[in-house]
Amino acid sequence: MSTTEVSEVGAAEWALFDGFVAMHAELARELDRRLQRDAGISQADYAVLLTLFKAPERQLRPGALGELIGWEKSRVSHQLTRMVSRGLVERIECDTDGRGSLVVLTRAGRRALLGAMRDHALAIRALFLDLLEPDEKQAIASASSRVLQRLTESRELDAS
Amino acid sequence: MSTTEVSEVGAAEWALFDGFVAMHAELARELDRRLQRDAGISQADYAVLLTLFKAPERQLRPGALGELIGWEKSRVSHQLTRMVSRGLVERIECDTDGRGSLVVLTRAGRRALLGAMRDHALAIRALFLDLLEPDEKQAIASASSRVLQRLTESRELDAS
DNA sequence: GGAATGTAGTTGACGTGTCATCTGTTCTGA
DNA sequence: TCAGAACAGATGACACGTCAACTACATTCC
Repeated sequence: MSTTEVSEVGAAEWALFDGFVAMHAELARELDRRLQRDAGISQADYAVLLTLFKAPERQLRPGALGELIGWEKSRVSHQLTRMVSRGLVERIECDTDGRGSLVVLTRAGRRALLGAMRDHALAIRALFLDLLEPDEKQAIASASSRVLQRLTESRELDAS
Repeated sequence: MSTTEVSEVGAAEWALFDGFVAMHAELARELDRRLQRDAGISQADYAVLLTLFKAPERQLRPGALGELIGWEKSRVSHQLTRMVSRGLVERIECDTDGRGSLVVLTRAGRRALLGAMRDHALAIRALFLDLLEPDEKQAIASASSRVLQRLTESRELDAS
């Protein structure tokens, strides 16, 4: 019986993982689609615009931006290049550091963000938050932070 | 006080969503990195190889493959093109349908998959499954299927 | 002050994902 | 039987992400 039990436990766990991954994929796809349809921007655009909007002076160094969103520098750089070409943000010179630049929202970027925020928040509620029971929210929150913690440790271990 | 309560509840929920998204992103990145390092393939490659491997005759129509993995046809097609160029799979003619083709594993594809399976499973255990309490597993499983369900309904509604 | 070193950011190559469109086959029904 | 609809898949254009260089400014320390 132990064999059966073990493999059944195993099967349930793989199903859990697959379901979790599939759920995230579909959710992200749908949120992206709606954001694109309603406001003409992507989730990546949204993250950058929102982070800039919340920043003290509505402007950030690329490095700080990456830090806040959790992206590596080259991803930030590529994303900014695309957003500049779409007119959502601008790169300006940085007074205090000759290497760096400052990223600022354009009027169009600000408008796109404001147009997106309400719908995006509603979509996240309707497709995710409102479907969770309180204990599920608790479980997901604590599981997320534990897994994230583990990943960070594992990364630091690798780097050493 | 209700304002405070509402906004606090709101804040906790956004933190939950952000944490969940960040956790998934980091987890997927790390699994990808390890798969790439240990077996020289991506998660996308892995999904295709495994699905082919599990198929009755070790071969599938692109459409059926997409169905099983949950990908749309153009994604399948692009992925297959890349995998063919890397020698992991082959496209052969389909006898029974002049439009279609059949995808089969190459020897290299089979070897890559077998080399990847153990490490990949261990990584998923170590970075995810083993970190979850039983009740968290239960919560994530039921939440995933409920959200997925909702997304499917929403898609069908859109299509109509 | 000047060589070594670190840091901020960009770039190119490549793999991945989506949408719209196109080609060619199969099916269907008058 | 044959015109048109449905279907299987491929393709091009473009957005996104990662890794490995690379540029150029800033620091440090002799």
